[in-house]
Amino acid sequence: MRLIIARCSVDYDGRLAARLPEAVRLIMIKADGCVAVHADGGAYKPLNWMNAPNRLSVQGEVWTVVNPAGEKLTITIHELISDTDYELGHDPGLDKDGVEAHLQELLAASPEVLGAGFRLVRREYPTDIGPVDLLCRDAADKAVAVEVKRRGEIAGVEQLDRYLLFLNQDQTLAPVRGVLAAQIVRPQARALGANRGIECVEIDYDALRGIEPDQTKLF
Amino acid sequence: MRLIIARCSVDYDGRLAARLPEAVRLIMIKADGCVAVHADGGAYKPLNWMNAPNRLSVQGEVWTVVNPAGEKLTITIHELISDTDYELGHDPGLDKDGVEAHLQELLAASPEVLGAGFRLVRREYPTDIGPVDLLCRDAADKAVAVEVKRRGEIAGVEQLDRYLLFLNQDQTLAPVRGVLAAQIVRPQARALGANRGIECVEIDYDALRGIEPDQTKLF
DNA sequence: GTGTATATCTCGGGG
DNA sequence: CCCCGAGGTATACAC
Repeated sequence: MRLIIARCSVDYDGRLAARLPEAVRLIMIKADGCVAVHADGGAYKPLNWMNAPNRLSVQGEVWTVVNPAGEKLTITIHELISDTDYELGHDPGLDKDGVEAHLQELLAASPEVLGAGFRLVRREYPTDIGPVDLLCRDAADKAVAVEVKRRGEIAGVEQLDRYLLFLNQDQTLAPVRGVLAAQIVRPQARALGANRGIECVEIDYDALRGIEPDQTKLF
Repeated sequence: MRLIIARCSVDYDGRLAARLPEAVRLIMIKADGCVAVHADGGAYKPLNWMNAPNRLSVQGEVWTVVNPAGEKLTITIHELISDTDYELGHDPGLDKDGVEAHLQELLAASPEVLGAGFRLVRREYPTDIGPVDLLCRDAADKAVAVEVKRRGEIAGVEQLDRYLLFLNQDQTLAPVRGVLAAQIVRPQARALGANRGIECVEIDYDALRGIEPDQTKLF
């Protein structure tokens, strides 16, 4: 990883046009070739960047980065303050926990928390416009499509509504009702859901973890 | 801006739990206090981070960053390879061009590219669920709601459909039809639009720029 | 502050 | 390769 501190100005010309006036910034060049220009603030997002793959060419104080899509980043170095290079080696990467996929797993293992007598038919039930997270049958053996979200918002209700449109065209399933399951359900999602006949259920992730059968963290 | 190269392991515990095994990485600490841990690849996004505002406390080799929401980032330094600090000063920031706002401006100035005889009623026409980008009247003096997007996708059709639901409840406007205007219209958006009676129009941004009346770049 | 829409979104998975 | 969906989305802007 090459780290450059320099007084520079930067132009990006690609999906949009953007220009950075002259100032002192960090230019980070990673081993895969991606370039990022950082100011001393503004969260982790760089002011300007160019992802790999790309080609960096240096002509004196003007550095040009172009990618196969024809996007161009032009960095003009007015004053080079520091230029260092480090060998970082391969990174083992990030282990994540708590995302939607895990919530879906837990609900698949314990569908009864979605409603009394719920049984799982299958996960990722396919439709023409994409897979439904869970397909269940309720206590009365009626089909229920379940959309799992970390946060239940309007978009989740719309998505489930589109799935129901297709599922209800299948005579072996219809009528299919919908349940949006989320750790937090926004009032707007609940309102739109009520309007569309979609039930919104808040799920206690930690409690659900506790009742999981093949629990790994017993201690 | 403080730049640290170190062999470290990192734990994040907050909205989710994530763990980075021991490896050599860049730790970037900006003037506003935000912390980012970068590997030598993977675009500009750090492996782990904590945005400002937060509080960094150092106890030997264990660095802890906590924010007001109770999220915690724990960095354990196994080997410090480099630790430098630079004064970057204030950044003048980025000038952007080509985003949706500009496209909306241009269309407001030249509504006829949306359809023959189109006239602008107003921009950001308010409804109970948010403002419609443009409200126009067509050659037959019928109301037309226009949603402007850089890329026309399903979500844009859904959004416009919600607006139309509300606009058509206003007897002084109804019937209102909808037009989705975008630089590129995805086939799925066009299909859903056809189903909902919403027309999708592709806009040539560069051409539209050329016909803008108060053009600044005449040379 | 909450809610809504955007982003050069980024990133990963499936066809 | 594109399409689609999720994100610790982040960020700006209106109410």
